[in-house]
Amino acid sequence: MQTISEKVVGRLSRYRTLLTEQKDGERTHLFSHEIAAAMRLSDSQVRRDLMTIGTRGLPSRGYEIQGLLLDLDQALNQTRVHGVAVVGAGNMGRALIANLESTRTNLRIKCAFDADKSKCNRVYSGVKCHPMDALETVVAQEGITLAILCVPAASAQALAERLVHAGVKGVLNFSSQALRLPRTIALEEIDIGNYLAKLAYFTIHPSKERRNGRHEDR
Amino acid sequence: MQTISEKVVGRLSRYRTLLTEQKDGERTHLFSHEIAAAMRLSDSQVRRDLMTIGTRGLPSRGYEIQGLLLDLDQALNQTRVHGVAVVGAGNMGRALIANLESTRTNLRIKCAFDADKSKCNRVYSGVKCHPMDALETVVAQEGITLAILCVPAASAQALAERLVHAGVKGVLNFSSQALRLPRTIALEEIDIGNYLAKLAYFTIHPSKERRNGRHEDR
DNA sequence: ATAACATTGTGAAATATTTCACGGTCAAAA
DNA sequence: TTTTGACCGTGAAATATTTCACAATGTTAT
Repeated sequence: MQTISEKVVGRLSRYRTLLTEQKDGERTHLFSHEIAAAMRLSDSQVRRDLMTIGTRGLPSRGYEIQGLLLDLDQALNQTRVHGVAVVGAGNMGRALIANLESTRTNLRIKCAFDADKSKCNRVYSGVKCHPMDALETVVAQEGITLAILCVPAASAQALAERLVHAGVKGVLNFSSQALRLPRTIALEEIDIGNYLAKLAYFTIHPSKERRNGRHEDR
Repeated sequence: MQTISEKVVGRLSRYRTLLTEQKDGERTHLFSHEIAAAMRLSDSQVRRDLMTIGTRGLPSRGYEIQGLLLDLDQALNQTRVHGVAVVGAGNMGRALIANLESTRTNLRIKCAFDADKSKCNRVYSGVKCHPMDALETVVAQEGITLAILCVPAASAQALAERLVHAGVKGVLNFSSQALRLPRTIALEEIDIGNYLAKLAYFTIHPSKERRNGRHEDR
């Protein structure tokens, strides 16, 4: 199977979220322009994306929600299960644990870690918090492949390296410290300051108007 | 001045973060390939980006950190000050307030809001939490232009609309509910599930062109 | 049954983004 | 002073992504 570009994967994942929200509504189908409007995209882009994963819709009906969800799951490898560890159980870490009771059945938060002894061996939203010393052992035991890093900037790089050494294949970095990791490790940096800076910029320089909705043929 | 593309703005903002971290080191200059390596980009891309904001480097010296920071600030409108409100003072909201002691002098968290009366009129990390009823009044009074939304999915859309109505121009959405807002409002969605899904995908399908793993939407 | 019509699927065109590649420049070494 | 070499700036080429545009097709109204 061909590998899908990062941009498309990101959108597919968001389609999935959108459909899950719709799932129990009265609609069984959605049109490309409806999905597009909800996500600030063009209808042709939605159709193109769904084309790349081989989903088919019907004229005058659109795309069947259940079937589309199945195709998305397959394309995104929602079938393979990933163990996730939350490293750092401060406010941020605990919030993530609590919020990620996800619709994604392939992502499972298995454990948390914290350097603060008073947080260790407690259970937050059903997830046990281990001492940082136990990182290597527990990661191996639980078969963790993904880690969410939300620790102070100063300890982020060292912990990331320990995680990679322990076998983690992907890191979601919430600390404000940018990480340097081998190219083979998938890495996503979420720096709130950067997001706000982008917002601030586009608040002043309106971004290009997107052509949405329906187009007239001919 | 020409408007810069979203992708470039995102990278400029990250250059800025990187430089700020370096600021008090012994280096006064950085080479394009050093910046590139730290961010998983190519050196020519860094040079191209800096070219678009008119910064000049010197052969055998690179880019002067202080000067570059100034140029970045100018390009990103770091001169205009934005008031930021955090809506929802749960674990996530409080973590964001605490972590955003930013190097960005133009972003200032002015206030927080929460529906829970027990959180109201308390001060978290120097930021006062107001009752949700006061949203319109305080947003107007403080001249808030950006909002960070971290409330339960169920109330996200309604609150976002209230914020926009009260005059907010940009929304950073942490709730897992995708928002529908007018095109004129800048909007960034941060859905942790989506990020993890992307990580999971690229853990399995390594991609050559994936030098940067960044928040590129749309 | 048929017409009218909105919507899909998709080559092809248009844009946008990234990389290449090389002349010009600065600093340090000879 | 001259040479050497690493690095910058940038037009042009290469890629990647998005949009256009329209034939094909399922649905609904008549």
